Amino acid sequence: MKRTHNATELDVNSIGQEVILNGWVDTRRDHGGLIFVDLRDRSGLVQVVFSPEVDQNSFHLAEGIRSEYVVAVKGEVRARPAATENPNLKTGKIEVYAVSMEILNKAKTPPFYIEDNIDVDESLRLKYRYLDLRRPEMRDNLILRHKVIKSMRDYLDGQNFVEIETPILTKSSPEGARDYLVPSRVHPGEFFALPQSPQIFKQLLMVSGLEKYFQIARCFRDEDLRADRQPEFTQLDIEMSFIDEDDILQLIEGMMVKVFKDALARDIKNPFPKLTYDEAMLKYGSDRPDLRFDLEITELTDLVKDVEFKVFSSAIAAGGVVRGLNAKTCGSFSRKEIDELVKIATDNGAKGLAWIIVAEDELKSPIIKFFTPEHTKAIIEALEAQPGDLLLFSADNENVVAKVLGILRLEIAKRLSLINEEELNFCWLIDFPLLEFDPDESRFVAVHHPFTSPKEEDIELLKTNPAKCKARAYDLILNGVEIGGGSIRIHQKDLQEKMFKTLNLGSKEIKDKFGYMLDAFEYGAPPHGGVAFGIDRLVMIMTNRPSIRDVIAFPKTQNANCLMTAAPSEVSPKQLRELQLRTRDK
RNA sequence: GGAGCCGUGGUGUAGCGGUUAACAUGCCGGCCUGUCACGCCGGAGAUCGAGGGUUCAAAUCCCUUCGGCUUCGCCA
Repeated sequence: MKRTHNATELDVNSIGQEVILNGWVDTRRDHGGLIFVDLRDRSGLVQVVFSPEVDQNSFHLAEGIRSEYVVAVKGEVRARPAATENPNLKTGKIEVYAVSMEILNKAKTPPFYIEDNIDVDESLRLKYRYLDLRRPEMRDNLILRHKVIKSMRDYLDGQNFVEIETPILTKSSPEGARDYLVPSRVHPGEFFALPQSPQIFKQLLMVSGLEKYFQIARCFRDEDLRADRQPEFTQLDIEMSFIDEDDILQLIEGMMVKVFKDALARDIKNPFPKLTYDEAMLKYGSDRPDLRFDLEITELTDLVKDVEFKVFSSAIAAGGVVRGLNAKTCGSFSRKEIDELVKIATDNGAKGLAWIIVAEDELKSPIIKFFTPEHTKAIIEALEAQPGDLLLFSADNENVVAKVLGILRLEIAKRLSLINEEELNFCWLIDFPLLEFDPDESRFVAVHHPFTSPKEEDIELLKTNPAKCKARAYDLILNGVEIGGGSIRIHQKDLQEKMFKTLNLGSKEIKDKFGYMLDAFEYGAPPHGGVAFGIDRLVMIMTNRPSIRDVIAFPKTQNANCLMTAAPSEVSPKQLRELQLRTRDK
């Protein structure tokens, strides 16, 4: 009995037709003389009625079926009797009267309910992921993901891009995340690395003259996991030649408009606003600011540089800054709530958190006694404080202050429910620094990656003041999540070599690790640039999920295990021998 | 590597030194011809994540360990 229809294809227009459905028993309601079964397939549910008056055989079979049995049902579509329609069901106006049924397979009772909004330990869902994915919301997440990717492919194909695959077995590179390594059997003692991104390959495709490349690329990074980080994840990887920043930004905005239209039927406005890195760090304390709410951070350094309060003055004397955040209406916070904010601050690297409650006719604060009335007045004015507000202050080096107040800004927004979950707020972050100093390695490291071009006018700074050098890089931020980023690349050998040297890579290492790229740049490398999107994160936002695990079919746990397959696992001595590998005793 | 939360019938919870380990749901059986969270009656199902300790007595207190989640570090 092969299906003639999907469950939800049936509606009042199908009344009178004989149809065959294939699917799973969702629920069965046995009334003794009449049995109702909700039949589920990928499309949804339809009610099947088993009546002995219609068919004795299938009625008796239906007495024995259970949840998740796989069945084929032939039956007649009828209108439901008056007052028995179910408005909650897409097919609620009709039902199928079974004239015959075949049980295609039995099923054990599943370990959790096959329905939306279940509350079970995630480890159970991951162990039985194939059952978890039967749940409509998970199925819909995967279908939405498919639509997003298809929309991207269609868009880029329409813009004359060529989809090209690059190697999964590739070369380990020194910069960036920890590599996943694959031992080479043919070359004992040598290893491939799985790509952290197809970065160099896509640039070389530009040297090859492909001009417009994209790929739905799996990337691998052996770092610790988070709700939005898996060791393998999927990027939409794009690279183009003979373009500048604006070409890419426009291309991507057009793509986002199409993707949201195709996948969610939502219209988004463009152009997206642009924010410089410096401005974002100052006002929002983050390089991925959530702009769905205001709560801007205020610079107070000049204003408070000669106050008596040691915490402020010594931070400033040490080259740091003092900034404030007006948590509007939070003056009613209890001491406990304020202490929680202080803990968040210290957990994120602050030494403490100063605060002032602005009451109707007084200021409550442990620090106010250190301020002159003039200072107090100036602070109140700078933060536009009103009675009922809570003012938070952080004093430290610039990075710590920005981070701490940025996190508190998000925390306050959460507590005050300032975030409209329906909103889609895109912005571009531009003018990133090219490099930052890594005190652990006591050298500069690339903020984006070492192939990012410095701004033309800043190239000289590479020698004199690398920290001040800006990059031709841009990130796309959606609701406070970095969903994509890219840059105009270096395409000249000399500049690329200079960049590597600024990163303190030795000549030999440069030659060993990147020699092939530098060689390529000597054979007519066009100016080029590109961008990459985190598809998992984008789909996570589109589906309103708290974790990318919910939009990946078979994700890993926080321990980087697959609970379903029990990977990773030991391998046989034979396999190790062939690879000339020996594991150390535990 | 650090911090926090969680772990009790299949599932979700309650119990927090002495209980016959409770409740809901699911499961099994019976009844039921208009349900859709079907209803009613009955039943089975737990060595309380694992190991050790304290105690006359441990699901409950302590230690260790395992697993899941969140997070800091890490993630060009």
